[in-house]
Amino acid sequence: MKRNSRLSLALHTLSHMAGNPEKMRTSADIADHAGTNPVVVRRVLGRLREAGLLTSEKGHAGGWQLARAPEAITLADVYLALDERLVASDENADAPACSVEHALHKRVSSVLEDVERSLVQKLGETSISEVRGN
Amino acid sequence: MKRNSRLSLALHTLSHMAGNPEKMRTSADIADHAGTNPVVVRRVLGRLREAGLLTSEKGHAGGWQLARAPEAITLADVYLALDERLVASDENADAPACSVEHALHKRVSSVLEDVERSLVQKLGETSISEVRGN
DNA sequence: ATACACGCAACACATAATGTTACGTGATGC
DNA sequence: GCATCACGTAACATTATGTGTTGCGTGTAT
Repeated sequence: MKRNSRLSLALHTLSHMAGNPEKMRTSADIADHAGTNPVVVRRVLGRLREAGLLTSEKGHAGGWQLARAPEAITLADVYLALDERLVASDENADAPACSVEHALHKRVSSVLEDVERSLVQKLGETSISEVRGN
Repeated sequence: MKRNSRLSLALHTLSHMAGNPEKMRTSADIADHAGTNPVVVRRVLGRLREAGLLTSEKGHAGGWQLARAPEAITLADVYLALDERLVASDENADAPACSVEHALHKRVSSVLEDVERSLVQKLGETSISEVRGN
């Protein structure tokens, strides 16, 4: 796979699960579908579980399930769960000495934050069930 | 610096230049302000020149200048010049064998493309002179 | 008790971004 | 003409990040 594959993997998996929310799926099955490794799947899906989008069960009949109705899971939920922060960045960069530069830095960060918010809002308009085509 | 610093560096530099468009700036000066290396600056600014946002002059009194009025350069111009493609991704991933998966894959890509377009549109609403505060 | 599936740590590997050095080319000023 | 300055570019090291893989522990159902 390549860069930004976490969001892609999460979206594919959730959309797929939306087609049959009752079914319990193992990370091995999901990994096969996605062409990757069960551990990678658990890593990504673990974040979604922390965000309350998925539940996981150990043991014999264990696996993964949606934590709520697919209509109630938006792309923004997924994006935020993965904590990617696509456009906003370098908030922790060392502050420039020059005060003019410092002010400019804050302006740039502010604009990027605004763009990020806009992105999240756009993502919030679509649910994973819509992605699937329902 | 850290990841995604190209967009940040480009935005800072252009916004700074917008404050005095006539002034010729060397990559060494810019690198000092940005806390990076002249070669890195030339790499990033080279892309902006290819996109027609900047001009560069070699030689004794050489350096960088805006190619047009700062009001006429939007964040979308900068973003597209850098060819980053933040949200849309893995268009070149190997197509899944299962036809259902293939259809889902196209749906996901389509949604992400839509989000990307929305992002560019949002970026197009702000010019670099607005970032600076004019 | 056994099999199964997640949780997690540790490590190797690949890729990309960035920092750095070096050298070539073009333009200016003497 | 020559020295100087600044960009253009290649080459390489360094770092960061993501991904793949193995191994082992823990919990659960049969």
